[in-house]
Amino acid sequence: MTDLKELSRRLGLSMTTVSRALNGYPEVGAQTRARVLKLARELGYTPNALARRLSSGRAECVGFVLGDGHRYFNDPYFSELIAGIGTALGAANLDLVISGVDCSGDPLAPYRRLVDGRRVDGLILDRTRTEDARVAFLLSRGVPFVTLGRNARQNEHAWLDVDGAAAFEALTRRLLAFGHRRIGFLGADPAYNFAHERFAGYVRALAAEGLVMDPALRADGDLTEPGGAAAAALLLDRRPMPTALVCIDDLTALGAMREARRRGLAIGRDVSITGYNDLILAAIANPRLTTVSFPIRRAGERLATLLLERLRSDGPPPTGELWSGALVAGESDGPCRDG
Amino acid sequence: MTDLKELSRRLGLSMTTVSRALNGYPEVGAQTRARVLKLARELGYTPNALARRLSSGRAECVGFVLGDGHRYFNDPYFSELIAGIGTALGAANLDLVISGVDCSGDPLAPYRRLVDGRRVDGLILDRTRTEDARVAFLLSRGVPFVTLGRNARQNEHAWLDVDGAAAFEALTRRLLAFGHRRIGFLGADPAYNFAHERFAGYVRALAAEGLVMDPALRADGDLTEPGGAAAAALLLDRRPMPTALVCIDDLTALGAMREARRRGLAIGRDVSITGYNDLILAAIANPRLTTVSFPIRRAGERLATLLLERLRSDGPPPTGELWSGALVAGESDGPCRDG
DNA sequence: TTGTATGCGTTATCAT
DNA sequence: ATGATAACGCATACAA
Repeated sequence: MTDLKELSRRLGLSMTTVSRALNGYPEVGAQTRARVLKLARELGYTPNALARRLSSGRAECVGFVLGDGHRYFNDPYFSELIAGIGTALGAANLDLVISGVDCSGDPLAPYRRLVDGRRVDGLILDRTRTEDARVAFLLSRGVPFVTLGRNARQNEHAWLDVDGAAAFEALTRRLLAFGHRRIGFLGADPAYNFAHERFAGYVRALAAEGLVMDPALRADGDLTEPGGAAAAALLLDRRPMPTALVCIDDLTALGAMREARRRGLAIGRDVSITGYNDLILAAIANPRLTTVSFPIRRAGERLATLLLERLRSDGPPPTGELWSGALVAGESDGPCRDG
Repeated sequence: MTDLKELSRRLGLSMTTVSRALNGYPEVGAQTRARVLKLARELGYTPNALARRLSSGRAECVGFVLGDGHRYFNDPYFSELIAGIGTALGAANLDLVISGVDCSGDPLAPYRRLVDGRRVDGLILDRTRTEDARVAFLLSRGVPFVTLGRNARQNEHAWLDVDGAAAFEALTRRLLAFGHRRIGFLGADPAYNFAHERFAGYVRALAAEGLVMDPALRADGDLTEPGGAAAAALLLDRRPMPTALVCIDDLTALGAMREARRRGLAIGRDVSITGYNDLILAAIANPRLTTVSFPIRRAGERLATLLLERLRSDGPPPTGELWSGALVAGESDGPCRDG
């Protein structure tokens, strides 16, 4: 393989000059640069990324750690996110490094590996918890990172989030307008900031109508379809039965739909169900799911862009960005038919 | 950050010995090793992966290129695959590098970048075409790789595949046993080897029953839900209408279900529909989709393992592995109710 | 069992 | 505008 040394030897130039010509430094003479570029192309020269990385001290990689548990990956939204991130990073000639979870029991282990081994220049975090150990770790290490989702220390780093509280307030208001009064909440571990936010939006909408949240009408799933079905089973056993279920995400909602159907309940008539987050699943569902969508792929691209900014400049302080979701009406909810 | 030099200085040992102790070389004395390991732990020493990579000439990374077009990523099976690969690689301390498609128009560009830049030690290819330019390129470069899916040159590399022909033969036989005689095929670009294989299985089952494939009953989608709906629309316009549709995958089948439903056809009664590949989607579908599943996550792990073997040894020649899918009966198909 | 010396292929510093 | 030379941090062939 042809390297800088061979290139410079053939050209009768120093490696320094060749390197500068290749990397577009301004002080190189025009015809010198032309000669260098020509030969480099002819010989099919490609710089050795490993050497460049060691020399420059930059890994040219961004890390993303796969979430805990298998279930996570069942969510199609993950692939969209990755695709968006990968696209934007590729344009900057950065690679995306996906690290699996560690089985050692220490949830921070993959982050330590990535950061301490200098395998990545920065990271993208997903599904932040309100108190997020990863955030604390990365802040302590001074590593650039961006999160999808807010957390208690969000003012110390760049983040992007969708306003889940507003979205769930809108969904709940829609159900209230349909006449529902016993509206269940199918949530997730409230340690997740998004779960907390969405619940807050639901409570807010109820409060605006003078209703108080009934703790018996809340059940938390695990963000999977079976988890949604199980949590729905709990709530549908309550008497009087809730006439509507607001679900933390679409996968959960699909599970709830399955459980409702199993009980012979007509979805959108006997019980209303809403989801969140995933246009694909919602569109595929039968009946089509009322949900809130946002451009997850573009969010991935934006996250990568935000991180690139952190990597490049040491300029302005990091900022947060709150996007709005769009309520997409389906046929999974409708007027309350209950006394 | 503490590096090998500092470690050796503090210990009064050479960098060589420290390195050897850390990397488990047998010639290091027991108490020497203990001292080294102890201090390394105390100081939180982590080797600089960038330096190790340059020095060893190994990138410690495996590459995976995101497929062309957005649609690809809508398929949840992708996330499962990645999760499986990532898990197995992580155990070997290798990173998974995800590279986005290049917009330059050259489909090989991302592969060139990864390989020529020595960014990866090996690659995993997905969705091979019968004549696959990526395979030809990697073979010419002598880079270790594994494919999910077979191709014309499969005897020259390691691969893993699911027997799509057998699976589609089984699905089609099931429909034939239900009394269906006009069975449509919702396919995909036959340049994909899997599309070709699955179609062959379908034809084989028909032939075994003395039927010949009617070209008017084949339409190719693009492996998306809308693509499936569009292709289904074509076939459902045929007269006499096919009474069953064998679909290339579950996403396509879901699209076909939507189109059938739109026309007022009862799925599983007026028209039978089968899918392939994705347990999650099939289970979510209403009615539940008859499909063929295989453990995609385990396939990812196995692919990684196969690649690791290629990376380590220069021993036995690469082999192929053909897995069988499992037919999962749902309610999306049933007895033919037509003449 | 331990140490010395060199190489890995670039980028960066400092001259010229 | 160009070049000589020194890092970058580790691995390893060769010596002792």
